[in-house]
Amino acid sequence: MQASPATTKGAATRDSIIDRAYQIVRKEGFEGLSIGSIADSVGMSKSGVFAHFGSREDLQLSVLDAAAQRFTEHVFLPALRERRGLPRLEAIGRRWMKWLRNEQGGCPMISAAIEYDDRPGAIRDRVIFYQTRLRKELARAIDMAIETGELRTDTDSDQLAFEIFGVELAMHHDSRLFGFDEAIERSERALDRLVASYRS
Amino acid sequence: MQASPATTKGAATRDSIIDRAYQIVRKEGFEGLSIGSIADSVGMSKSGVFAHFGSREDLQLSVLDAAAQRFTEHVFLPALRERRGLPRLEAIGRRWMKWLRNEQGGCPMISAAIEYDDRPGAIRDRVIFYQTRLRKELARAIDMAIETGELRTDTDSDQLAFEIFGVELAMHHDSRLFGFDEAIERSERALDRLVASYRS
DNA sequence: GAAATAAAAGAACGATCGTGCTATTTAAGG
DNA sequence: CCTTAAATAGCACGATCGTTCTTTTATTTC
Repeated sequence: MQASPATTKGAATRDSIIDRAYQIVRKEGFEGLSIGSIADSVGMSKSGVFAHFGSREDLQLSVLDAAAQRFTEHVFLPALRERRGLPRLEAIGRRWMKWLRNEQGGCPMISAAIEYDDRPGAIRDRVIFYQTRLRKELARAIDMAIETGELRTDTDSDQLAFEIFGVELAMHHDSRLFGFDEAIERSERALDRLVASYRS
Repeated sequence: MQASPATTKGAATRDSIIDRAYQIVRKEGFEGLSIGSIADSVGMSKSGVFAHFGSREDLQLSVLDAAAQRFTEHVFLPALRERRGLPRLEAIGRRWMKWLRNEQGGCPMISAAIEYDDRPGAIRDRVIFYQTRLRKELARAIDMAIETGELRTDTDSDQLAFEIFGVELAMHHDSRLFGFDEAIERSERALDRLVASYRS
């Protein structure tokens, strides 16, 4: 579930394959990801690409892992520099939006959730794992804002995490269909209103 | 863009094809919809199915139209029985959730939005058309609640429509990955809080 | 009921799919 | 440098894809 540093030649090309596959998934979704298209994209043969993964599903899982890791790196880890409480929570929300913009294609994790939410299997299982983890970390950041006294003590952190998640989903949706500028403006207002409604 | 009553034999089977295609799209998404799979499902030949539509894209557009029409019938039209203002607005929100549950597979409109949000073409254009219309109708219901004095006069109806849409997206997401019961509970609370924060 | 028309089937097309198997090339270890 | 192992290519497979064309069957229309 985590990327290891590329020491050997094989691991290096494997990383580059995942990187290209990641780009394709953003535009075509996980079901649109084919071994042939990746092979063309990286200038290798189909079997050369295939040999790095036991199956297409393994490749898709690797892309999913990469998506989760990048999200953590770009959204959660930088927010840790803010002090516990509202500053950190708001940093998460804002960085999340920026992440959704910078993903010129769609967000792979959201695509995966939609594509596999009713297809039992390894992919769906891992999507649930990552989504559960994300929601827990979000709730933890909220709990800290309760501890600092910035949010009301009767705040249901899972509920607020759910509501924040909804804003981010709407942000993703609108920015891709109606344009980024309007979407981020609405999303920021929505988040501000949301946090304000829980303020102590 | 609308379904006509089936007078001739051909139109009747065409409707049944769309109905089956609709079921498939809920489970497999629009990209997972193949003419062969529909043919098997309705017990026809591939070419027999194909003859009813000039192309796969035309078939996909027909399914999209069907989805929009069913949504209108199940969510918006029944809500018109409630009096203008908050009752109607809340009826829309609650029926929307029930709609998301009854769609045992995913909601085709949400699937289409994710699958085609960065693939220019007829499908994306029509998705944008329907999403724009939905958001406008939602904003209109909100405007009525402002006129009745139930919501504050400085309420930005487009903003609230965006926020409600986010709750419904989160509802769709959570109910499919984490289970319906918890999702609808959170969604109802979220909607209540949202409306309350705009109350006059 | 015959003639005209619509609906469905059948077969074939080039393309692409994921995957296995066998060579060949390239990098790593001593 | 030589040997061994890893990485990649090449080829073939059965299956499925959307689409076109031709033929057969079913449904209207008079």
